Amino acid sequence: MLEFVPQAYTRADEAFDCLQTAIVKGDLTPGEKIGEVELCSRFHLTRGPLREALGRLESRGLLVRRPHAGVKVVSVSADELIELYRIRELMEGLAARQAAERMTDAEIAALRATLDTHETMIEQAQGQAYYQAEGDYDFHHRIATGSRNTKLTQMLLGDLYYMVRMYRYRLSTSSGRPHMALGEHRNIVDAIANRDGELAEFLMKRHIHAARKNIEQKIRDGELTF
Amino acid sequence: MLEFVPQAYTRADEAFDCLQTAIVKGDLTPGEKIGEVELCSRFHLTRGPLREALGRLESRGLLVRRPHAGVKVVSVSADELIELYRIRELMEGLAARQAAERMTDAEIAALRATLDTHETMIEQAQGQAYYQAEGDYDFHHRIATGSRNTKLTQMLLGDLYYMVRMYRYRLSTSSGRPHMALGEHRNIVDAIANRDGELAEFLMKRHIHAARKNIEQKIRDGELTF
DNA sequence: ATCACACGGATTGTCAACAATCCTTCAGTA
DNA sequence: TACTGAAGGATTGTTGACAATCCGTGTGAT
Repeated sequence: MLEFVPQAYTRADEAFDCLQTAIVKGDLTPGEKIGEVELCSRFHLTRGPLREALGRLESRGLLVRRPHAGVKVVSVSADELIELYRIRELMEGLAARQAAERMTDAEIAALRATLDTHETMIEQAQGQAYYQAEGDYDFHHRIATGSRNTKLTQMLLGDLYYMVRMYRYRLSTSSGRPHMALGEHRNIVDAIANRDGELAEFLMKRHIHAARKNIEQKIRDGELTF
Repeated sequence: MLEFVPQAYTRADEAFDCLQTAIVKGDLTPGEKIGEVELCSRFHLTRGPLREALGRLESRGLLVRRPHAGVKVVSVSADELIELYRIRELMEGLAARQAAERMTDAEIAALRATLDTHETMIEQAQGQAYYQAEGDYDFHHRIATGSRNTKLTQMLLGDLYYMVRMYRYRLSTSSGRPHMALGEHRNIVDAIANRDGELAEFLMKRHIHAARKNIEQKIRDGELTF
């Protein structure tokens, strides 16, 4: 029956999720030195599972750890954000190409459905924040998994997206171009539906390239502060 | 005076390194279920640090872990190896471009020096194995760090290279084209030295593309078994 | 004979105390 | 007054024991 099993959720997993969302949402500010005991009391955990979670988060680059000195959330810079988008441009381009070759029709239909949801969200004005925060993430998430490329999916979902979401919360960047982004998304889905991998890759790369240019402009205008 | 400090090596780090090299070198065969206590006695560790290391290795994709069931080394497939090279092609291309823009002259000189070392190794025939095993890794390693792109470096050194090295040991693949690879390496360094990022990217992508084609051919010929 | 279920052993997950290391503070001296 | 050094406190790293969960075996019923 292929039912989704919650897969024995351990305390360490819980700790990992808690810390991750806390970092992403900015509850833990970058550079802030944080003690293990404080984290324990804050999230109602014990130090064992917490330390295991810290290890995982460190190897994912969300926090840095100096032996016997403590842990702190990674400090972020404008340059690193730009570099991140350069990487995204390449990897998501590849993901789009392979998704066009490998996604099932059902997955493509589901992808279209999410875009419809986004559209109504945007039309209802209040949706802009939602769109930028989670809707866009959902779209890219589906394409990444649709690529059937294990390592690529792992890197996008496990590394890059958390970073991107962290920056988004930090910079409170409603990137300001939801309508345009939605149109670009639709074109990408069309290319995937037509099984045109080359075009899908091109459009995806241009999509992320545009997003990067948008951010660079905002940085120059001083709209984004770090 | 900017001295390199060995940075307080903890037991968990030790465990991480031990396990990592064991996995990479094939001492731990893929799919093999491994108990924590056995690992402890084998590497003279206690379970605490070991578990922390296991967590890190899991999030890097070198092993999989099912709660209460145990850990096992990732099983590798031919397809996944190919996918890995697709990703490398893009990311190392970017690394080469940025390295051309940002490497210091001293770093470039050092890069050339390593190539000279490789050449003498190859000429002394016995060096083929060395070249493929570590020399090639060294070359790509230097370019990755030379890119000054934090996340890119992190992903290449922390994820992809370990995977590639693991496959190499597993498949005992002296990719069989050391001379050709050395020539390609020299061309890449020349492009970097000329600060021609575009060319460096092109050459690096072609270099890795060729390596992938070489592997695909061997798989077709049945020279590589999984 | 095959399947279902339960029990026991073994393994993993968790906890709290102990040891090792670092950072801060506070003298003391130039 | 500024700097060096050491001692104390606090925090992290580690350990071994305890609890929770899973896998294999064996028994019973269909």
